[in-house]
Amino acid sequence: MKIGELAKESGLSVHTLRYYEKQDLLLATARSESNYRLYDQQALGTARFIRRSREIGFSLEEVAVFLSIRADKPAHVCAEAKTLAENKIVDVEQKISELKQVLSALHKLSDACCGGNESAEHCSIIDALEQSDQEAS
Amino acid sequence: MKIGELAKESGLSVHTLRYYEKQDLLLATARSESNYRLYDQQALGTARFIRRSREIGFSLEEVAVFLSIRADKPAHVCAEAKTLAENKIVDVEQKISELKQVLSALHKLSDACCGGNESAEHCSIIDALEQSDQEAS
DNA sequence: CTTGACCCTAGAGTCTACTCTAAGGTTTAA
DNA sequence: TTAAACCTTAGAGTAGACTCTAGGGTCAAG
Ligand SMILES: [Zn+2]
Ligand SMILES: [Zn+2]
Ligand SMILES: [Zn+2]
Ligand SMILES: [Zn+2]
Repeated sequence: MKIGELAKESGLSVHTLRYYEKQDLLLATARSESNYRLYDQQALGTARFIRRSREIGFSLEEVAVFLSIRADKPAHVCAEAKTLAENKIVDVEQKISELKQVLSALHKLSDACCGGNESAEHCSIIDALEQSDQEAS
Repeated sequence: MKIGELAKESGLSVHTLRYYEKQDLLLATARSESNYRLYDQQALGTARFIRRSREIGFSLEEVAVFLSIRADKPAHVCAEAKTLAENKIVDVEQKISELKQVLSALHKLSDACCGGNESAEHCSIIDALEQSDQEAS
């Protein structure tokens, strides 16, 4: 199949597929006489594998590692894959906890403000942002 | 005070302060004979205001809105500030919920894998990434 | 034989918020 | 006087993952 069909089947854009090729993540199976990229079912499998890995939150760099494991499983061990996943879990948990802090700060701001159509001279949001460094811990 | 002192007092870097000036967020109060940027206490207040807003998660674009409210409070109403905060809350909640989904997907992957030093031929992580589109809902 | 839907390349642009560099001028203290 | 520690500018670089453009071939249908 040509790149357009692969795009449709895999849920990735044509541009993205070419980008992945440049990044050595997904090479075309062959080229037609007119130099069109041609892909087989295995390439479709790989494209989907990449998409799914990305959806789960892995970076392209991490996806590359998964692809190399996948390409030669006997040469790799479970620990490699699991380590990637566990590190990612730590990252994501970290990000979530940062965002939760942000969220609670935002709620404090928002709750204190009347949100009405009166002048902002008394606005507690602006006031709160003003007092730079005296947090109650 | 000069930019280096403002940087120290505000907790922002000299580079960042100049960047903010380029973005019209924080102009120097004056220039010395030798063309050095000079700042007064009010500028320090503004610098801290920006830093604090950034820490809470607002973008520079949003900070610019807060600054314009702050610069002329009588011309603005609480609703403007509160709307920004509320929209941000929605954004952050959205992001958190996405990350939670990602996290649960990662846990599923990670928990299923033995993580041992055996060949990855049976690795459930690679297998799970393989089956592109048949999620149990 | 032309139109439209494909495909190709190399390379630039996007986003956000910095961060740094090069090449210089100024101030301060020893 | 000289060295350190400041300051200036314009502009480039960084991250990550695309996304798009210009300028061109190719292919099937009517
Ligand atoms: Zn109010
Ligand atoms: Zn208010
Ligand atoms: Zn295993
Ligand atoms: Zn495994």
